[in-house]
Amino acid sequence: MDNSEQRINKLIFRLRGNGLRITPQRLSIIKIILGNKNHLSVDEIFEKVKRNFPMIGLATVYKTISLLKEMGEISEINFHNQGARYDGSGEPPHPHVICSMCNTVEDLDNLTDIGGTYIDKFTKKINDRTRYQINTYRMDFFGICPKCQIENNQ
Amino acid sequence: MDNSEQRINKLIFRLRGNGLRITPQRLSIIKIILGNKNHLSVDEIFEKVKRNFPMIGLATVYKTISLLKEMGEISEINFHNQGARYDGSGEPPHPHVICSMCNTVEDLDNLTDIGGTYIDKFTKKINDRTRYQINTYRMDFFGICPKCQIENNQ
DNA sequence: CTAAGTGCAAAACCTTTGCTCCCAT
DNA sequence: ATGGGAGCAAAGGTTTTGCACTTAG
Repeated sequence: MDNSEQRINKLIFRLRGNGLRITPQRLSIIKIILGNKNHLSVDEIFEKVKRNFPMIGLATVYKTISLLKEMGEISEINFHNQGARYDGSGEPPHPHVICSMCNTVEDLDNLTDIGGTYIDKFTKKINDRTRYQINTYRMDFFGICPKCQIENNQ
Repeated sequence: MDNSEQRINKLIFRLRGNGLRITPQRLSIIKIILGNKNHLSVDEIFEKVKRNFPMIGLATVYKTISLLKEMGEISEINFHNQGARYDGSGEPPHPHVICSMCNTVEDLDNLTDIGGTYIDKFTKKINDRTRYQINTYRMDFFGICPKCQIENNQ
């Protein structure tokens, strides 16, 4: 049983515990988002579920995403004038690198020596100085990915 | 002549240089955004311009914002399911603190000992490791501002 | 003069909502 | 059997677009 399968089982338990139902559609959406390394857009999720449930409606996808957000299972990455993307890794917030040409989103959790602990300290300092109660952050670096650099001779 | 007045004059020069015109509406929008410490929403900008130009249309505001973005004079802060806000400070990108209740956006440039140079180093490291050409970033910390904490007894 | 900009309305998106029928529990 | 969920369509909010008229240069 891999990691994501474990998470999914726990999630099913949590859902049932709250009187929520595990419909085939819902389960499919959950598996798609939690089992995916990429940061999918609503449309990409929609297209993937459609393979199993050709009749599924966008609203169902949105409702399930909403639910997963509320339960803290996924996090949202917002762009200007573009649909949101979702990170189903289940990890705490972490920096992303985003390609401005193809909109790929990559995680940066491997840079632990510069991320991780440092960001915690940073957050704490901000708490102290601004008197805000900081509870989350987003940290996204924008640029051109290697692939797009080559394709555009940059 | 204060700082923002200087910036506006330079901008007017740049615009004229590109065959673009300085209409009263455009100038008003520019002054509102560049001369404002806050991070205004499109609607706030719209309302402010209306004081001088009651007949102005939202499209004009959007078109001017678009122009200023392209010229790199302002930067955009995006939210989920909410209009964007604009930072007309003309400063390089910097971290923000955002209240999740009232959506106020505050700059964090004063925390130079933890921001500034560090972020440059961070960016450089990301360039090296990911082979991306990073050219900008966003770094936003979300939480509850002191005012909202009081108003909600938190 | 004349091309660029304005204002208006319509369109384009993304996301949410309402509602009826259906099905997981 | 019963309340939560699916699917559909309509509505909502933000941003863009098209176009005739106006105006800065």
